This record gives sequence, structure tokens and C-alpha cells, in this order.
Amino acid sequence: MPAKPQASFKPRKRPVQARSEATVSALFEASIQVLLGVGYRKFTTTRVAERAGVSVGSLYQYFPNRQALITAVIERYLEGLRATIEQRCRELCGHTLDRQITGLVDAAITAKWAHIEVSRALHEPLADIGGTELVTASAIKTAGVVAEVLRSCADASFRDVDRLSLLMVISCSALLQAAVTDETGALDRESVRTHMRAMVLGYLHEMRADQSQAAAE
Amino acid sequence: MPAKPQASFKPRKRPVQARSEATVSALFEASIQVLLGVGYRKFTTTRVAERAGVSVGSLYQYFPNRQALITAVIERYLEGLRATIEQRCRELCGHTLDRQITGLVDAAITAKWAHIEVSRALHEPLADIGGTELVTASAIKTAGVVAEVLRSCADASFRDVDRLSLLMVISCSALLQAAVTDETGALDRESVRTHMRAMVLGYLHEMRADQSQAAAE
DNA sequence: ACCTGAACACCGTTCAAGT
DNA sequence: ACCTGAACACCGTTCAAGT
Repeated sequence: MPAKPQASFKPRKRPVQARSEATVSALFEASIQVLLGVGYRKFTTTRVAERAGVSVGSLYQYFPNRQALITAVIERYLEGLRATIEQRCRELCGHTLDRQITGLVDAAITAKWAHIEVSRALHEPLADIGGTELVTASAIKTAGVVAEVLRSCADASFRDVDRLSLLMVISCSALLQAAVTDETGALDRESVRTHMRAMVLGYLHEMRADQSQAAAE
Repeated sequence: MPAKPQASFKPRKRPVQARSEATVSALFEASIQVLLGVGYRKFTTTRVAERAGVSVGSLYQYFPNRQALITAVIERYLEGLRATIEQRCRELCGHTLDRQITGLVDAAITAKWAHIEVSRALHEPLADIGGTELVTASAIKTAGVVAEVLRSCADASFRDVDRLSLLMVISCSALLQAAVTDETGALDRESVRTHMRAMVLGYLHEMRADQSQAAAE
């Protein structure tokens, strides 16, 4: 009886020679192609290996199982998204709240839409691998940067900035994901921009610490 | 060569005899049990049939494939959730905005948390079957009721109530799903309640049509 | 009208044999 | 150090045979 593979979804080994690096790159590339071409239901290790021009055995030399492969693909995507957003975020330090929020919302929307097909294609595998943890981990990091931005705000200050930023990022990314996979047409890019901005601004106004709120009581 | 099953994820036939109704019920029940017990990865038709005490063949008499089964299970869940929430929504007609929002948020949270284990267990299969459509369809219906409630509001009125309600419902349900599958502890029930309320109220204040906004410019 | 379960195709994963 | 691909276990789905 073969030993159960179990758990560890991390790459099996680091590529140390040029040949193996090429193999891994090809597998990543092929994974995206297969996902976009035939969807996750037909995302089989054989198919990915074939598309990458290597044997299944080679695939399993670098990824202990199918999940590890898809997880790695998703991590790459999330990292790219995060880097893009965070870079634009940092440019917003010191600006007014209105400008910061407009900028943050735009950064998130632009980044997400830049690879919208991939964003869509990854939604299903994301749930399959229990990707909430990955997404949350990514959100936590982004929230850190958002918190910095809010703390530097020229015309507003907030209580509990860290928690507030996290909730904001999580809500926005959940909304973005919904928008990207939406098929009703109600969540088109510009509607999302307008409403996300209103939602975040409204939320932050409710949470401001530096002025008597204009509560609707 | 056997004919391709293809597409139609609808139940294959209506149960017309007592025996078959019992079979279908058993299959639904068994599906939930299997999902809670071993998870979606091991949600196999054989296992479900076995747990239901029938043969695989019987399962395929009522559901053309695995997806049809899981789809039916999810639809049942969504319907239940929707019914519960909408019922509580209707009781909020004519109240003040603050009371309505507090009530709506509470209704959503209470309903979602009432079967939190099932909510969690269904997240993965939901993505697998492309459940965004199902969720959106459900959201559209709920948004209709929410729009009614907002139109009846005693102390506020809004532009574009339908779109606004839809965005609200979709954002909230996305946030709820994130909260329910959260593992960091940042999205506990009470935090979600507080922040969701602030977010919705803030959003609606931004969107009010009946008063000069207290914008932070 | 409904149920059964052996049978088939296909996919994930391994491992002995290669270079 | 890396690659290959036949082989095995397991799962979705069918269908001829039952009651």
C-alpha cells in the first residue's frame, strides 16, 4: 500500500537547475492556460503536464498533488494583485480622506480588472482549496498598508484604525469578487466604483474620531 | 458509446410515489451529513447513496449527475435562508431608518449563523457549481424586499432604491460569507454586526435624496 | 415504478526504469 | 538531478436485470 500523500501543499523541492526552473515555469503557465481554456472541472494533472510539454511524473516532482499546484498558482496571482494595489496605496499618504478613498477604490478596481479573466477562472479553485485563509492573509497585509494611509490622512482621524482597515479591505475584496463573477450586469465596473466609494466613505464617516458625527437620529 | 449526460442540472423526475419521495429526502439528508462529516472532497455519489441507504443507481434516477445533487442541496439552503430573512424584513416597514438597518443587519446575521456549519460546508461546493448565479438570483429577490422596506422608511428617502438595495444585499452577503469562513477571529459575530451596520448606514447616508448631505469636504 | 450493483471510462498519484 | 509513462486505486456514470 502506498503511503498516503497527506497535507503539505507546499512545493516539493526548489528547482536548482535551469532545466527544472523551466519546467516549473511551464507548469505555471500551462495551469493558467488550462484554467482559462477548459475550466477547473477539467483541470487535470495530466492535461496540465501535457500542455506544459512534460510528463505527469515531472509535475509530481515539484507539486505533491493537484491542490499544491493550484494553490501555488493562486498564491502567485494574489501576490501580484496585492503588490499592485499596495504600491498605489503608498502614494496616497498625506492626502485628504476623499482623495485617499477615491485612490484606494480605484487601485483595487483597476488591479482586479486588469486580469479579469484570470480573476474569474480562479474563483472556483479558490473555494476548492479553502482559499479563504489565503485571501484573508493577503487582506491582512493589504490592510496594514491601508491603515498606514489612513493614519497619514490630512483631514480626518479614526479610532481602531487596524480593525477598521481590515474590515474595509475584506468587504471590498468580497464585493470585487462578487462583481467580477457577476452575470446580471448590475455590478459593472463603474457602478462598483461609485457604490464602493460611497460605502467606504460612509463607513469611515460613521467611524470618525475627530468630529461630532452627523448621526441621523 | 454512452450518450453524454451534458448540462441539465435539474432533477430528473418528480417523485410520484411515497417510496421515491422517501429516497429523495434521504438523499438530501445524507448529502448534508456527508458534507459535514467528510467534506466536499470526499462528497462522492457512492458515499451519499450509501449513507442514504440506497444504491448509486437510485441516486442517478433522481439526479442526472453529482452537480445536480449538490445544486439541489444548495438551492434548498438558499431558499431557507432567504425566506427567513425576508420574513423578518417585512416586519420593518414603516420604521425609522436606524431601526430598519439594525433590523436588517440582525436578520441577516441571525439567519446566517443559525446554520453556520452548513453555511461553511456549502461554501466550497457553491463555487464548484458556479453558484454565483444562484446566490445573485437569491440576492435579487431579497433586494426586492429590502427596497420595499426602504421605500416605506419613516424618516428618509433615497434615489435609485432598487440598485442601492441590490448593492447592499450583495455586499452584505459577501461580507457574511467571508465572516462565516473566517479563521482569523477578526470577523466575529459582534464585530460584523457593528461594522456592517456602520457600513450600511454610512452608505445610505451618502445616498440620501431627502437632505443636504453632511459631506466631509 | 422503482431499485440494484457490476462494469466502464477517466483521473490522481506512484515508482521503477531511464538520461 | 531530472524525466518518463505504465500501473493502480478510486470515483462518476450507465444499463441490463431485477421486484
